[in-house]
Amino acid sequence: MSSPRHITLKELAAELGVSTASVSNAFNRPDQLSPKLRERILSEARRLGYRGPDAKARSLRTGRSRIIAVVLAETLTYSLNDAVASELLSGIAEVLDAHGHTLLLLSGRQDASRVPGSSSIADGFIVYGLMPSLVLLDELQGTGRQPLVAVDFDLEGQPTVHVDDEPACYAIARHALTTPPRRPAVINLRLTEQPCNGRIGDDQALLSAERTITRARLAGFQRAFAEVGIDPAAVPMWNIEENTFEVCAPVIEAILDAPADERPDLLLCMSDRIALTALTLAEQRGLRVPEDLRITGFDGIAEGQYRAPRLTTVRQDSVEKGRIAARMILGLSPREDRLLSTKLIVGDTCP
Amino acid sequence: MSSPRHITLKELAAELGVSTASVSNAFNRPDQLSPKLRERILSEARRLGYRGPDAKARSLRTGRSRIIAVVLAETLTYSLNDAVASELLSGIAEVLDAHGHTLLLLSGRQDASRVPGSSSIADGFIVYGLMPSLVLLDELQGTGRQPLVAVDFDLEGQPTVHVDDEPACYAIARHALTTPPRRPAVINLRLTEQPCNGRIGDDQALLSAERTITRARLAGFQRAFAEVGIDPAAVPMWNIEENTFEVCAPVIEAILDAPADERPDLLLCMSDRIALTALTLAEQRGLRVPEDLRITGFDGIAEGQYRAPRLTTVRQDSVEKGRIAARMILGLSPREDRLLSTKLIVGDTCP
DNA sequence: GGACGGTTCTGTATCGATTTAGTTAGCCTA
DNA sequence: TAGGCTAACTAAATCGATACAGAACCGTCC
Repeated sequence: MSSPRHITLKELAAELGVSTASVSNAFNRPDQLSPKLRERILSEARRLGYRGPDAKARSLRTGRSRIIAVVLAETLTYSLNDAVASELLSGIAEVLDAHGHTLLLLSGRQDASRVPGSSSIADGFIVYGLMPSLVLLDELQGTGRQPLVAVDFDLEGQPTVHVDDEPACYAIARHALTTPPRRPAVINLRLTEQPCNGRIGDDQALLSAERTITRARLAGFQRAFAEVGIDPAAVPMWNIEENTFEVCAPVIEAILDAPADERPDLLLCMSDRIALTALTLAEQRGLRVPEDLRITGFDGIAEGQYRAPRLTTVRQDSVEKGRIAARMILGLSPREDRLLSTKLIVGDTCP
Repeated sequence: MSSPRHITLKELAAELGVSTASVSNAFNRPDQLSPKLRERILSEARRLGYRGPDAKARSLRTGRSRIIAVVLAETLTYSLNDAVASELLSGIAEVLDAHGHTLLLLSGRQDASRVPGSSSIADGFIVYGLMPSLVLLDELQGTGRQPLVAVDFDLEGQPTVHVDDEPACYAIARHALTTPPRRPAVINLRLTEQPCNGRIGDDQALLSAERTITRARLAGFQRAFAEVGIDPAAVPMWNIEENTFEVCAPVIEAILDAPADERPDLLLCMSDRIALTALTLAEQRGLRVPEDLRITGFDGIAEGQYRAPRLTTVRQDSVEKGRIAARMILGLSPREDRLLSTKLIVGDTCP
């Protein structure tokens, strides 16, 4: 099949003997020309296989592409398999879709120079999670041309969408501590400055407080411990670098395989993924949950609620977070910080 | 802070007293100018806050955007929460990332006119699953300008990436039928012409065979039934429209809540999501799996393997499917049909 | 009949880069 | 010293549209 060669708006105009302006208007502003001419143009376009104005040229000329970029702190592969990130993306996609925009996925892990470069094409950026390269953030902010919204971390001078991590973690810890644990433990998610999967020793530096939600979550736990008379510093802590079964499993196995008199009987986990991994591995070892081991999570992902026993956790509405960020970036709602509230879900793993 | 006004390559060139060509070359072809001049240009660019060539203009001029669009048959919200689609996207993202491309997400559910229009910006399309609107497909193919790869369905004249659905389903059904079931049943995924969640009656039209993988899967099951002397037409079938817990649950509840002497003792499900929903609901009802009810799935998603009992299923490597499609679209491997093989996973739900 | 207002249509500058063909400068060689 | 080559740089056309200012047309009203 001989491809009928690519036709442009200009050629179509020439073919019809009208100006390019009219052809453009036929596609973009029906009110600017007579219905008769418009119909003639559109039908000739169909006949010649002209698909409408070229998006590349249009976006150059108008300055807008109807593309919003989401920059994810982790690799795309990781993010796409993470329930929380997926929910966020769902919420974003829902709003963008409804307003005729599309979604460009970028990872903060890729070559920092590429992100701002290759994507000055986007009309705006939603940045999710603290980027490993702060340079990248500077670049993104520096352009100053496209709006930017931060999700789940603070970014000077830009609006942020978060949840109330500290109070939420305080609340779930308080709930868990109403039954005094003999040996509580905390499993953090990306708390340390240097990557670490395992026990957090005294020698490990923690991330600076203002840059991450992890610190806020831990602070909530610790406030609750202090309040019931447990020295927060005495509670053993572990760290997980990546919120996946594969990474969590060995750490949790090490915890559960400790002698019974050293094994924790309460695990406060910073994500449902961690908590569910703990639950699965505990069950495999014949430990009874919650009798032998109580477990709490964070996030409220579906997987934890549609199983037995149901996970005790804090529900954060990541879909809504995405919707809000998307509306802000589209200018449908004011660009200002938003703090969403969370909800304690008392399931079966820590009644 | 007074935004220092947006600067262009041309202005930068004027500022430096060199030609725009040299500035362009400084960014794109270091070998075309002296290191000295290049350094002068780059440092001046830094000083003035010039972030490199504008992506919109560059893509117009060069005709390439380094963006690959993935068109998903379902809504983005749905696809992002579906483990199989997410895996596919992971594989695609992995390859695109490695080759400096980015990923634009489009849904075949949105206004058909918008997809080809708003995204003639993409350098290529990966289309996943049969679009509800065939018009859209025609449009996409019609452009003829950008390459297109189909995943999980056949598209005339375009390369396709699939798995061997029929043999795979034949194999798992044969495995399941080695223990003769008293009352086998099949739960299909999107098999009917008209949307339907529930029992498939004789009155319902099935999708035409060449347009969907569902028919191939069913054919595999049926071949196995026939081979062991069970009349395929006598096996009750249900249909599920959307691969989510929420949609599956009521259908499966209806199946499980039937009187014990009518309740199936073997469920062949067309996805792991369906199978896992059945498993959860069966457990809630105190049914023993596999003693009272045997269940098989399809896909091999992680969730089915990291739980007890482990799901008996067919593993298809969706990540690899994504990688292959992405390589094809980037021209890294030949544009030709690819059939991936699957693997029977004998878990605990149907030993 | 001419001024006026409104609609419809056109000519052309412009968006911000890339790229080809061509110029200039500098060096080597015979 | 002229001729030839290469390296370094530039001028200008081009990618495919949009949008402004203005031209042409048409009917109306005084």
